[in-house]
Amino acid sequence: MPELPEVETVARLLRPKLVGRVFRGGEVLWARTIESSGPDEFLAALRGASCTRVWRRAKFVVVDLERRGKQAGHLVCHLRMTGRLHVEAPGYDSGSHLRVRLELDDRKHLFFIDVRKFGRMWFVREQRELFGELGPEPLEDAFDVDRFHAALRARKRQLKPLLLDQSFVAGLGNIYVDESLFRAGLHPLANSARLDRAAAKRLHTAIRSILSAAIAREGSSFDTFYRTPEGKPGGFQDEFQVYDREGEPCTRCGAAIVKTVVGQRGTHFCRTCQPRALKRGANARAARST
DNA sequence: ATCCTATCCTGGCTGC
DNA sequence: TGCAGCCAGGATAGGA
Repeated sequence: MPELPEVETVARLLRPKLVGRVFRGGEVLWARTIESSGPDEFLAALRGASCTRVWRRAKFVVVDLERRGKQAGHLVCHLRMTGRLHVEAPGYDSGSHLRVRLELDDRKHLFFIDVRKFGRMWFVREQRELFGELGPEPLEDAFDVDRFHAALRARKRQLKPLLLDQSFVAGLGNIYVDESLFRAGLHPLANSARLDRAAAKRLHTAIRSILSAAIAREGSSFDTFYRTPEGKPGGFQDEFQVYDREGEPCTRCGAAIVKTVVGQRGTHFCRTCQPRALKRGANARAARST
């Protein structure tokens, strides 16, 4: 599913096709795709605006817009599970799941295709209308070990749901959380407040190295959904150590990878390499109370 | 504060 | 073979 590496790939590949282009119009085929307003108002806000920058924040693709040299808001898109963005000629066969089509001034169109209709698009004047609640970008310098450790200690949550929480850290999804926890040797249900600095550092390193490696491979494609804007699958699924590997041997110890449900999400891990944290806190409390 | 459940959707899979 | 039912997933709302 599109998580940070996939969205980063989409933004990078769309960039040369959109920067400098002007939106001429278009059509919305599934109205609920547009979250910021009605479809007509959305299309009107884009018409005549030119694209100055294509980038990513969390799992959002962001297109900065300009009119007569002045900032004119942002086109924002979240792919959710099955969304795809393609810039193609008008005759492009977009299949039966086309939700939005935006016409560009070079005779090409930006197609938003989304099988499950969960993807969303917005036109916003200011970024903070959408991004105000988001946590730090895990690949930026501001995401450092000490702040991460402090943030983990400030909460008392299971690691997996906490890492999926976009207000805690932005851009991680189910795949990269499972892979990061495995790489760090941490159990998905471990309590964030009990992580010592060494564990926090392992997790921090794991998150950053996995995201970087996945971006280098243009993301992960393990089903028919995620494709780059060039129509190609990513390559990082070949490097999965736990995700989608239920019953297969752990690459580190050989034990079978197990799949459970944590926070309503399918969760893959190795019982040997990611042991449940020792309940030292519980034992200490028990000792004090006697 | 944290956790849990339902909701949004469809295609693909399982089981009868 | 046909078909009902379940499942996947990101995000969020509302209740426990």
